[in-house]
Amino acid sequence: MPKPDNRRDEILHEASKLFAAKGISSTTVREIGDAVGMLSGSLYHHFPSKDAMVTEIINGYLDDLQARYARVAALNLAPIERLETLILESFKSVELDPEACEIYQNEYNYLRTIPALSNLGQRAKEIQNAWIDTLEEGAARGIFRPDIDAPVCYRFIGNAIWPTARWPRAGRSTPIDHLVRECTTLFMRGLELNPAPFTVDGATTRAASV
Amino acid sequence: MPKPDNRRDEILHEASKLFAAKGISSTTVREIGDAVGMLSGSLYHHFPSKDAMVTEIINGYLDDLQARYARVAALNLAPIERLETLILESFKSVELDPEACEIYQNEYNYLRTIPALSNLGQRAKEIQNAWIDTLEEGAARGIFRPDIDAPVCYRFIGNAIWPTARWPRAGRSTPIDHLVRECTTLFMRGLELNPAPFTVDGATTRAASV
DNA sequence: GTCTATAACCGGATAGAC
DNA sequence: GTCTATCCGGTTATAGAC
Repeated sequence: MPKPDNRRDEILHEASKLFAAKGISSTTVREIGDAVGMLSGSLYHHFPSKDAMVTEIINGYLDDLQARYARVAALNLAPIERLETLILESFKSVELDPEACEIYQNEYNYLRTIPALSNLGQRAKEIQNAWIDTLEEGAARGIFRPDIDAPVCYRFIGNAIWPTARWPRAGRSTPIDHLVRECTTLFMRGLELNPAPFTVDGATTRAASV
Repeated sequence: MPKPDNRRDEILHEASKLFAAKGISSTTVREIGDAVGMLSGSLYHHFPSKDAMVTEIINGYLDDLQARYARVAALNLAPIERLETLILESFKSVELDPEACEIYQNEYNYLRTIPALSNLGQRAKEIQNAWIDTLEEGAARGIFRPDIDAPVCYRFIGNAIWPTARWPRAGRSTPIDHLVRECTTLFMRGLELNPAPFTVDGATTRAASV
């Protein structure tokens, strides 16, 4: 919840910070009241329950993210550019509301139990498909390696991006363009300076056994 | 906690599953008692508090992980092999005790507040350094790209690996060697089949603006 | 080693005054 | 729109019987 301009948004903003820092169920309505300067009972004038606050925070976050992905899809970019734009927009959404992102990542299991968030699984699937479609198209067109497992690759990429919301002052101490550049280069060309030429059966691990 | 062989380990095992699935603070001692077939009061014969259970679960997990990394360090491998071995051993530790891994990832902030776990920050730093040292050595020796930001790269790699503990039946439906291979290939050579030859200033993003 | 019973407390939520 | 006062159920933890 960026830039609260009224009492209600201020409550959501403070609640976000507490939920992200301590978890939803260990944050008490009394703490939320303290943070915003009112007594817990007064919160119930603005929201019917604690879970209603959570619901608004998460819906706002997902609305923004899905709107970004819809704009990316509308550009009809080639796979490389599309993937890099998804990375960029994902980092931007993390920067816009890191607390909401963190809550979504940390407490997905709990969020699924909130009746008002029953569409969560569907929304998660839509987000996932934006990535998987791009990866699969790139592999099919010979732009990405043909041996990639698109769903698994997406999860590695997603796992890399979303938890940056937890990083100490993410996107502030480390400027967001630096993160975007590191992430993009890492996933596009990898760590090795001069990898051996790609062959279909070449993807084996060189790990030693301990 | 794999393979409980006594009542005490059984309690830890069931508690692990509940903490991982619902979070620590929303898991009640009554639920733990139910899961193990005793009343909540009886748990206190085995453990002085709920946090004491958490402490043992986390210490066991970190003991295993750090022992693995120590064995890797003792092999004195070259950067590529060392990094790939760290990846492999990390996946093995996730597979050995996914619940503990999940708790550690999900509730790091809360764990830090448990007095008996006051060394958590130090241990996290040691784990991190195993990776960063490898990345920096590889970059210095011209084996990895010279432009990598080692701490940031580590966090992307770690972020990719640890949350696999949360994946539906991680390491079961998807065999662990498949995950290791995908992860290793992804980070070593990236997604692109034929990336442009590396130049120092070439690491720019091709993302479109939405 | 487990059970019963209970202490002492804290949680979300409500009702009505101002 | 906020405060006071309170309800009630759930929470960890304890004490002592078996």
